[in-house]
Amino acid sequence: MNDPGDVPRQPRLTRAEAKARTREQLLDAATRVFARKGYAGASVEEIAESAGYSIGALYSNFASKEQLFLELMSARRERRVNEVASILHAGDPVDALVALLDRSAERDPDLVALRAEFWLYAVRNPEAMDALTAQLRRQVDALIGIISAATERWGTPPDVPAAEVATLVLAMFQGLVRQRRIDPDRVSGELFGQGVRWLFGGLRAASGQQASPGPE
Amino acid sequence: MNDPGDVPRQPRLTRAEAKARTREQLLDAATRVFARKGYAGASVEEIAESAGYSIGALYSNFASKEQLFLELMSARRERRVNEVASILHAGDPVDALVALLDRSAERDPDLVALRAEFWLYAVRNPEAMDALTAQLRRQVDALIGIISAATERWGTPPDVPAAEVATLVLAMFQGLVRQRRIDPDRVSGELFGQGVRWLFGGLRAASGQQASPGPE
DNA sequence: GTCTATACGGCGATAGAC
DNA sequence: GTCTATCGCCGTATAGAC
Repeated sequence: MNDPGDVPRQPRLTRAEAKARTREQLLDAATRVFARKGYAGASVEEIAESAGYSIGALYSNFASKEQLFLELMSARRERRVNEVASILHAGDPVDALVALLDRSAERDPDLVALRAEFWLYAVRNPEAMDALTAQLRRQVDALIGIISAATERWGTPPDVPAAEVATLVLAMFQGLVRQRRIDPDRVSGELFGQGVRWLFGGLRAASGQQASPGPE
Repeated sequence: MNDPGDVPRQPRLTRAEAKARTREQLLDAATRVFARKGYAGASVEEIAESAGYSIGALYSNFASKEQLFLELMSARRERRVNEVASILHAGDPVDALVALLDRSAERDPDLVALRAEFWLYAVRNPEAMDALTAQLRRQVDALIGIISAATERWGTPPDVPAAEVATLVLAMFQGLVRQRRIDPDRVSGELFGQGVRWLFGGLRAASGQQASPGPE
């Protein structure tokens, strides 16, 4: 009726879809290059080439190197979560906690470097700090949920502020991840679990209650 | 006898001393600039100017920007330590521990950024990792001394490996320092002390021994 | 020993062809 | 929408004057 000739009615990708796909590929490439070279050390040329495009394509999708970096750092946060519920149904809550954080660290080895890079960027460019604060709070909130569920099941009374415990657990984890890159032999894979167990043990003791020690 | 005329016998600074002084000033300036701009983002021009010298003076004292950075990172580690003994004579060992680490973090706000910068550099340039490993081990060893002294006095039996505890304490501290830059309101100054106390409490509980709970 | 001047390359960003 | 070509700037590092 409305389209004579051999023009395909449904191209595989519309122009908008093609552009969105290019954007995604550029973001993926930028993730790798920024992680490997750092924000200042990375060049837009290497990012574009690594994605299989030209510099012009990059600038047609992002206003500047800085905006590409910022978009990347706020886009990536959406990628995980929601495996929390399933992991909690397992046995030892501490094991579940360890597994959760370990998984997020191992999923992409570059992610730790990228996080350090963004921390430095935000420290030096305070206008970007809000985004990082939001990410941290999201992480801590997720841990609060897990930890309060775990302590409830475990018998630790709820008079210990879960937010503080979550902050401590996250700090310990992040510190260990960085130390492991420096001295792998002295940071065993089980040390984090050990630390969490000790911390929770101290929690129960401080609460003046002798609950069941839980499985171990 | 050996020097006629008006040549000063003892110039305030010999040439070697003057050069050493210039080196020190350049290293100090480099510390500030690298911390503020990052390794890749810092320029040798800004470093030289910040020290009150020219680019030529910088290259007369250091072979390259990279060598300046590496020398800086291995030179700075010598600057503290040796206040450990005095601090241990105080009352609560945990308070002493907290004070020790807090002091090293507050002495120079730039130091935390510089550490992150060096961590990233070493991750990306493995030939520099050895220096970082040595620094970390030094830190952990110092903590082992303090912690074993504290636990002995406190009644925790020595069957818990002090190295693991020291690693955990340091990880928790470093994680909290970084989190505090992101969200100061949720990382109080006392949280680290609280965490250490909980951790030690769990240690005592895990040792199957009910020692005196210590002061608090 | 330090400074000034400069060589040389690489970078971010833009313009115009297709 | 993407590519090629290029502009303009700033970077590291060097050479030679003083």
